[in-house]
Amino acid sequence: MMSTSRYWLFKSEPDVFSIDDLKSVPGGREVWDGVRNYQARNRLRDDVQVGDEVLFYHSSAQPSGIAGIMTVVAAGYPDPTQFDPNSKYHDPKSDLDNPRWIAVDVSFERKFPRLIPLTELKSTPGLEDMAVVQRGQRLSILPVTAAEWKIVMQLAKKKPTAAN
DNA sequence: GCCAACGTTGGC
DNA sequence: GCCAACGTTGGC
Repeated sequence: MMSTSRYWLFKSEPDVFSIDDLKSVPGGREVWDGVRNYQARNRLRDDVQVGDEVLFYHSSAQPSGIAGIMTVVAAGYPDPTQFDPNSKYHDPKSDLDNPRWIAVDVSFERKFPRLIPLTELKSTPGLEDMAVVQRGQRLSILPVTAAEWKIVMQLAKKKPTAAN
């Protein structure tokens, strides 16, 4: 069985698509498309399952960090944007009969009362090995362990401090 | 804007 | 298959 994590972290630049954008979509449900890295694609194709829970991470933001939670509501299927010439994710080398890129559907769960900044994740005991804090980790689809998930849920409840 | 850390491409 | 050049991600 390829099945691994039940928890994930998906990155998105909030200038492009933020957790507030997801929340305001009718039904709170959206296609998670535009993933154009083979390792990340493989995870979407092979490992991400309906019902998996996902941390919504804001990247290239001030500050970057975890903004809330969404749920996977459709497992991997061909990313429609790869065949759309008007999409910035269009891939002319992808073949309809053998699609190269994969999307999943996600549903808004909740927004945290505060954003948990990357700096805080890095300094939190128990998150030392979390994929998103690793140096040079650039994949937009990252696994999260059950233990890490639990710690992040605790952090989400904490009051913001001056450091945030 | 800088730059580290990749990933991809293409010449050979 | 090697590897240099180039492109991208993303924190700072």
